[in-house]
Amino acid sequence: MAKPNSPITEHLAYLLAQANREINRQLELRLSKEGVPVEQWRILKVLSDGNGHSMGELADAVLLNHPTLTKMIDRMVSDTLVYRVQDPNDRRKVLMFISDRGKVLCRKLNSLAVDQEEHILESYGDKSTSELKRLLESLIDSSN
Amino acid sequence: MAKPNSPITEHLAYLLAQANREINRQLELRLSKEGVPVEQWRILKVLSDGNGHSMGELADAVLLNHPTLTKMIDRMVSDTLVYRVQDPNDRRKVLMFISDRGKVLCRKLNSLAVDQEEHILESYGDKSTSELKRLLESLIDSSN
DNA sequence: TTGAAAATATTGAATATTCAAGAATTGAAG
DNA sequence: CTTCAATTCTTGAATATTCAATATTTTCAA
Repeated sequence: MAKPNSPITEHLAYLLAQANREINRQLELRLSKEGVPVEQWRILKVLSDGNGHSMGELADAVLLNHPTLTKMIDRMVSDTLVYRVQDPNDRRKVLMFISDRGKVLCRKLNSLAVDQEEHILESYGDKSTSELKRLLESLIDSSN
Repeated sequence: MAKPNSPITEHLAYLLAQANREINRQLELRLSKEGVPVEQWRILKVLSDGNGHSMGELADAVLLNHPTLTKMIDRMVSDTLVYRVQDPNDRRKVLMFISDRGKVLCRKLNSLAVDQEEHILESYGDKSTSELKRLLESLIDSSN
């Protein structure tokens, strides 16, 4: 298995990249109805618990590195979707919160995202989907 | 399943992005020993069948869009890893070939990549790995 | 208590990617 | 045969991402 000359399509890293690209493309397409990139939806979704989340926490959760997140948050602050508050307990930190406008948008985005998941369930099957999710979670766990 | 308020970590799109990021990061780390980005390894690997591949074909195979590929190929041509030949049968097309230097590099990269796959097999298990690959292939199929 | 090291976030320059437009060639309808 | 639309690749400008350096605050050892 995974011999030096095996075609690239047999490598796990490639299959993951390919599947991710395809599913992400579909999601992008849906979210573009609201003019929002996937990363911004992730940010809103994480913040929609109403709690403050530090930039570092957020960066981990939404799979962006710090400088990229900072700049994306700048845009979202301009759009009044989120706002910054300095953490009173550790003034190095900045806590991010979702605004009311952000909440409204997040609800719309959630429904677009759920549409996609349902579409996947239809064409790919209930069983395969949950099995795939399980395996992915366990791969992520075993990689830490 | 996939209710509007489910946490982002339950979305297939997110799990795929997370797994892909992690595995890709590991692969990057290995390939950086030769100073080569993952995409260049993919390009070399596809070309290493010795046949000419058009830019469009390549772009599909290595998951890059056309302008990005063109610029990456420019760099690889400078490094004499690959070279361009105009397709005599359809002069709109450019056929890409791997050079001898490219072949040598590709062999080294293959072995680094195989190291990674073996490392995954160890920590994640033989059975899970092949099952995950199967499911990913079938997800990709069902998305077309 | 002080001072050095670590943690956190941002900035600016360098780099890479994408979008829209362009150039060249082919295909195909009239 | 000619012309117009489609295909293929590249280019340049706009945009986004990353790397390295900076500023601020906290931690902790001496």
